[in-house]
Amino acid sequence: MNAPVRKGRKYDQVLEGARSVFMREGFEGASVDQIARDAHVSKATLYSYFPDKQSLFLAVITHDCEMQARGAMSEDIVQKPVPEALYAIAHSFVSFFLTGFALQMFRLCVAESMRFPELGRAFYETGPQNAQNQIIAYLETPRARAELEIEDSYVAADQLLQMCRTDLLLKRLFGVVGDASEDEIDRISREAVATFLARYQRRP
Amino acid sequence: MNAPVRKGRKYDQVLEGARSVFMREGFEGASVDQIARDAHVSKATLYSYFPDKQSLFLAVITHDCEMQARGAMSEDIVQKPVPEALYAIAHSFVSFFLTGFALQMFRLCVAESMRFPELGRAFYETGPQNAQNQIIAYLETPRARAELEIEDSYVAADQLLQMCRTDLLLKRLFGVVGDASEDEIDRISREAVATFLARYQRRP
DNA sequence: CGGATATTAAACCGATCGGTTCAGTTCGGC
DNA sequence: GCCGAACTGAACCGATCGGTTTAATATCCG
Repeated sequence: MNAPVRKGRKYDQVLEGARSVFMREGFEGASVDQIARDAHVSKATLYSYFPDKQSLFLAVITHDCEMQARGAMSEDIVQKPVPEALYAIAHSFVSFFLTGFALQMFRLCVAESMRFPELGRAFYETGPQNAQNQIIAYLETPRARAELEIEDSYVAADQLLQMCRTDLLLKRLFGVVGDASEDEIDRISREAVATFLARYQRRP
Repeated sequence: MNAPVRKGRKYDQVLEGARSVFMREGFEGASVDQIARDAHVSKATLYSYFPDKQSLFLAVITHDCEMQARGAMSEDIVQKPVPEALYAIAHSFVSFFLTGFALQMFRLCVAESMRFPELGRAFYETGPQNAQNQIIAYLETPRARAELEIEDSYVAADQLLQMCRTDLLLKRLFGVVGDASEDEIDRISREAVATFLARYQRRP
């Protein structure tokens, strides 16, 4: 479906040019002429790699979805005391969600997922679902289990993650405010962990 | 900017036709020819009401943003015991966020807010900010204050709201699952309130 | 270097785009 | 009924769209 016809010498240039234009203009707004110009290739070259605009779009954007997936939680974090580990986890998610890359990926995938269902799925699986699974894995480590009392780690992970996606994220998404400060990210992370622990920490 | 040139006999038809096409296709994907057809008016009529496609889009969509704003919290809710009131509030937000209208408004505004900054602002103010303010107003009622201990009602309201916007909402947004069941909505609401109260309820 | 492959620029195609024009028709109010 | 306002359908405009073609040129590898 989104497989290239072939890969030639300028394949990476095409991907890069396409990414830049699609991320800025969306699918409908991006013209193939503009993509070819930005990629510094001829349109014929572009069409020698991809059968059509849709295939190019899906190839580029689903690849970018995969860039957002994270590997396993680092051993450093797992070894920290639970409140500190949770803070580090929250902080890293809050920070990531507020990056230009994450914001624009989210916008683009929200906009296009009805027209390209496989994109919606790819985004969800490499993004939200992957994040969820990371936290669930952490919550099920022996250390976390010793200090937390959780009946349903899916719900707990979901809540923690959602408290990392705050009003500030919505403001950024809709262009109401500019860049976030470290103070804001720190505050959101601390408050998320505080509420999380209020519910799930074992009582002595 | 998005003020109509004039309002004639078929003005409402134009708004309705435009809404339907813009909501389905987005700004770039919607053609003026298609809008005129759906509205059962001639293109000339349409252009006699609005100077251009952008103006029509902004008029229609910012008006729809205003449809999502809510009035003050009902007196019934305010009179309930706090846990029950919070549950009713959470439940109504979870339900609303999962409606077809809210989902499609969110998608469209996310997609177009960079190109139309005033739309991003209108959406944020009539949507997320308005919801936030509703909850803050509730949290500051005498009854809620008597039972909750909250240092910062903005943060508390933000967290409650975010726990109403769960993984399920993301799944719906990206088209990964179908309609939500009442059980799911109920579960999300209960869990959100449980976590909220774990942190903010006064200890006896 | 030579040959095969990759790429190019320019032109093309049919279709659609947002916006404009206009003679004719319809509608509503007096 | 009359008249002015509103609306129409069809055609138009210049521009752009995604995709195609082709002779010429550039690149790479043995």
